[in-house]
Amino acid sequence: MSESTPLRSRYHHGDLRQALLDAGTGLAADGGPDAVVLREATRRVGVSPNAAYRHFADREALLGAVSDRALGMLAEEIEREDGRIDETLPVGEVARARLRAVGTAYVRFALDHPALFRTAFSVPENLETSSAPAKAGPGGRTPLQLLTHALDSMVDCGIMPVERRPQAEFLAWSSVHGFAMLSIDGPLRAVPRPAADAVVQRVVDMVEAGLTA
Amino acid sequence: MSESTPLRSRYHHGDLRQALLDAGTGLAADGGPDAVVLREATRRVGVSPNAAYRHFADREALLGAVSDRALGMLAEEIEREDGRIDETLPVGEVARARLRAVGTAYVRFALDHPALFRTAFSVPENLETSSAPAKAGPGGRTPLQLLTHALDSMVDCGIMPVERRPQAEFLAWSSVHGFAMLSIDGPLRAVPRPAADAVVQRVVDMVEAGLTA
DNA sequence: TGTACATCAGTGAACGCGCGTTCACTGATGTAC
DNA sequence: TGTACATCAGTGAACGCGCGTTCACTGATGTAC
Repeated sequence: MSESTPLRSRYHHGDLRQALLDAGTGLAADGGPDAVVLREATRRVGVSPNAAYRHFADREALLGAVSDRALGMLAEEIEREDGRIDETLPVGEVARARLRAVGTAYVRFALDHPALFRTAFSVPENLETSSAPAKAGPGGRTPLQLLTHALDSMVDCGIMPVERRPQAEFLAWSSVHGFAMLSIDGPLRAVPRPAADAVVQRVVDMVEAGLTA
Repeated sequence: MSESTPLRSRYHHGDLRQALLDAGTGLAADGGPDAVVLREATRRVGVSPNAAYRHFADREALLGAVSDRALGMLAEEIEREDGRIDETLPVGEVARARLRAVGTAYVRFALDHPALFRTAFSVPENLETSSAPAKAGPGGRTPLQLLTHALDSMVDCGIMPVERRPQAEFLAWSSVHGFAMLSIDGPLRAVPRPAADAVVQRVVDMVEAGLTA
């Protein structure tokens, strides 16, 4: 912000790509996808606007990278929740908990970081790109892959009938994603957090019931 | 488009507000909320840019009106599906069919008019504004009110336990809304229509099972 | 160890764009008498 | 039925804005010899 303190001393930045990505992520966290403005990102890093073109083809490429990173952060939130599961429980319980962890962490991330969540889903995707490594968390899995893993383990331990497995990702994902969307910008926007958390549990219950026998 | 044919002969337009709303809706249908550009709407109507300010406070007001209308169109789609229900069936079956009609028509509208659907949900809402008359279809009900009605009739005829009724709107809505979102811009984007329709049915099945006993 | 030079990463100035919005204005309309 | 006039609905020209992007350029770096 202050022009008196240069943000950078050396002529060469060192890792400008990463710095622009950080700045872009900050912009997205404050104002969503539209706030990811190339010039503003360079300004924050203390570099001339066109320097960005050494590292990103254009504004869209920067936004894409920010979106990927937001999905990675979402994956990280899920991984964290997943890590809290007591693995000594019966396998069936662990599998159930895994599914619930995905749903709970997903919505929590959306409510905690609404603009970032919106940015994560502002770039059109498809099934292949949803598994791209750039969208993974520290554990190396994307949100979709974490969900797939949870469902697979439900089938493995026998609490989910095999014939329901195909496309089950989208039944689960739809419910949780929709709830997040309605809570962020939709009619549930003004609902206080504890009430929202309670409804999330019911959404997850419904999904679990719908997928198990 | 062609400048040789004036879109309007009289100095006074007659119903410029309506005309701008029509034009804005056309823009939204093609390009989503960002495409609702005030100048372009006036251009299409054949009027000077500032004429719009007689009828809308600013660009945001126009977008809000377009969004309301899109929700009204969504309501209309639901009403239409609702009208196809065979009322001579047992009340329980009618109630079930009503809920399914809401979900099916909701997603169909989203898939048929993705940009319009996106526009409908681009303006932040809350529970009160979701029942505003401007968002209603020809039948006078907003999408939320139609859903509420369906759920109420499920309770009335006894197929849904009263204790599950509170907040049930959001369980149902979340699933269907999420599916629509994932199908439009998300990972399900490339899924062919028949496959998508099949998954919608399973989403609706899941919701129905989750709400009934 | 020193130096020439190719390569890479940045700068500075400028561009066109199309938007939303405001200003002071004029043409059309309808109502009072 | 005719006319004066207030009111409403449009016009025309202009504004500033900040963006993304391109151009020709220079400073720093590292490698070959």
